[in-house]
Amino acid sequence: MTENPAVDAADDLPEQMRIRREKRDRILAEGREPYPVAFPRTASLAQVRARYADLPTDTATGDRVAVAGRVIFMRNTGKLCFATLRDGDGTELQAMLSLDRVGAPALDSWKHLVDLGDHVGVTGEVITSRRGELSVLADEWVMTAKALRPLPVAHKPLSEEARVRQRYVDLIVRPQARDNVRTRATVVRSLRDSLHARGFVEVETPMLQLLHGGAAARPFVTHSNALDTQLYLRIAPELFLKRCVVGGIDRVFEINRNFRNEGMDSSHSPEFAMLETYQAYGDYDTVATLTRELVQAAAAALTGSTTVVHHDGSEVDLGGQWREVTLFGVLSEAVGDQVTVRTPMVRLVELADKHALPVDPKWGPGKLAEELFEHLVVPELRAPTFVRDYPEETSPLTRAHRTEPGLAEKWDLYVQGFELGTGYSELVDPVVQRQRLVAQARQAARGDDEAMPLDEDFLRAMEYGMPPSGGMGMGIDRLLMALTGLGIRETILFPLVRPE
RNA sequence: GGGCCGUUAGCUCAAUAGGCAGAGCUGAGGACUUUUAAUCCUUAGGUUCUGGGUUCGAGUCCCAGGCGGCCCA
Repeated sequence: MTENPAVDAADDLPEQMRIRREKRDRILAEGREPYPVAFPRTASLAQVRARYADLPTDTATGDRVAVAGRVIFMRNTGKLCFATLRDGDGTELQAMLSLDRVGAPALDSWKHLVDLGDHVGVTGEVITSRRGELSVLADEWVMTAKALRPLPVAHKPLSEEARVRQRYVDLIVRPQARDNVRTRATVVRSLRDSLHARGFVEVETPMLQLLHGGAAARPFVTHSNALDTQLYLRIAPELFLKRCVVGGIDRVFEINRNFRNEGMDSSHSPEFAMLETYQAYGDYDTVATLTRELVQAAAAALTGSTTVVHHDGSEVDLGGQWREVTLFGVLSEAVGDQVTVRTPMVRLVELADKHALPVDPKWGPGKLAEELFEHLVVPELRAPTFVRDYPEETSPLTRAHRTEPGLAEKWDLYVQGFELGTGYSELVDPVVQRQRLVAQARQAARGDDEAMPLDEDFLRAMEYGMPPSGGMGMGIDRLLMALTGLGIRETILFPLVRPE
């Protein structure tokens, strides 16, 4: 072999990357390490900031520390150099290197080897500068990790595509991106805390499934070599969580990923995190209360109150009781005429035409009423609103309404014009359940690829007896959007993107 | 799936009517011992997303495709 591909590739690098590689080589040539195994810090940047919070301008403490961080700002003058270091927690602290302290060789190598983005360790005295900036005045410095790629300019926003494709760069340069990661963690922890406090048990159910069910959605398909069989990535955990309730885990929840092989846009991601929970001897009212309390506690975990501040500065109050309406009630208001679950199809089609809503001939009256509701009412639902009592036709796994024939005990929760969660009084009669699922399977056989195949094992479980229960599902990404006003691609750290 | 817009230096963007591809920041060399998006001097850096076409000449016009965004379904 006469060619070395690595060397050829290096020759083709943009100038700035080539120069950074040369600096790395120079560090090695000088007998030092561009990537040392350790740097013995004596304090984090935050600890130094905390300990010397009130140090007056132009003060020398005599205290020596060893600190480390990424260089995010540099200013080199002839005999005095400044650099701002940043820690993983976002704390920044200035390092100063002066000729009389570090000597000419160390100052010179600092100026010629350190770039924006490098990780460095600095040992020296804690002081404040003449401008009052808390600083470490170095006695010595070392490279702790040489960055081979230049950072984007700090003062121009990175393009949205670059943010998503190279989230690690986004995290380095944009404080908001770092905050978003912690915000999500805070919310998810709050959900778990709230559920644990109420006696719910967290479980993990299969993501690889022989049959997909629990929702109407197109699944991702994969293959098991060991079983030589087709598998589906789950579209919902529902059928397994209900098996848990059958087995006696009376209060159960799961926070995990679902996968739906459908469109991607500003509010839909093919993989999305979801909280789903079931409560024996609950119903759609008890899980509505639970949902409100979970969301309000999550808001409080972020802000200390039920008022959240959105990305754009607007405030949204999620406190108090939430508005409750019925689906046909708000739909009647919107069309200016009484509409019920018994309103005939021809009348609904008239209304659809009047409001320029295209009608799919496969839809029944229940589905059409729901579409009218989504078209006419949903965009107006800004404040948190439970929309209750959906047509039985579109809710095959939901218990029939206890007093209103043709309706099911289901609610959808809407916030700021999008669906945040859904709750049910669960259907637990295995005979009715089988009828509904068989009807669904027939639809699947007719080519409706959103319909569910028949899950005999699930029906067998139900035949052992599931107590009356309430169930609820809430999108975690959607919850983050409601609490922060961010787009879905900001709430998900690494959203799916087309290959470069 | 359809329509529109975008794609140019490491990053963010310009480029008149088709006529030498530019700026700021970043980088390199130099000056400066208190900088905070410093200042000053010098300077490097390009497959203009890809592939075809028109033209004496294409970042610019035409065709096809990739990727992204917005709107619609």
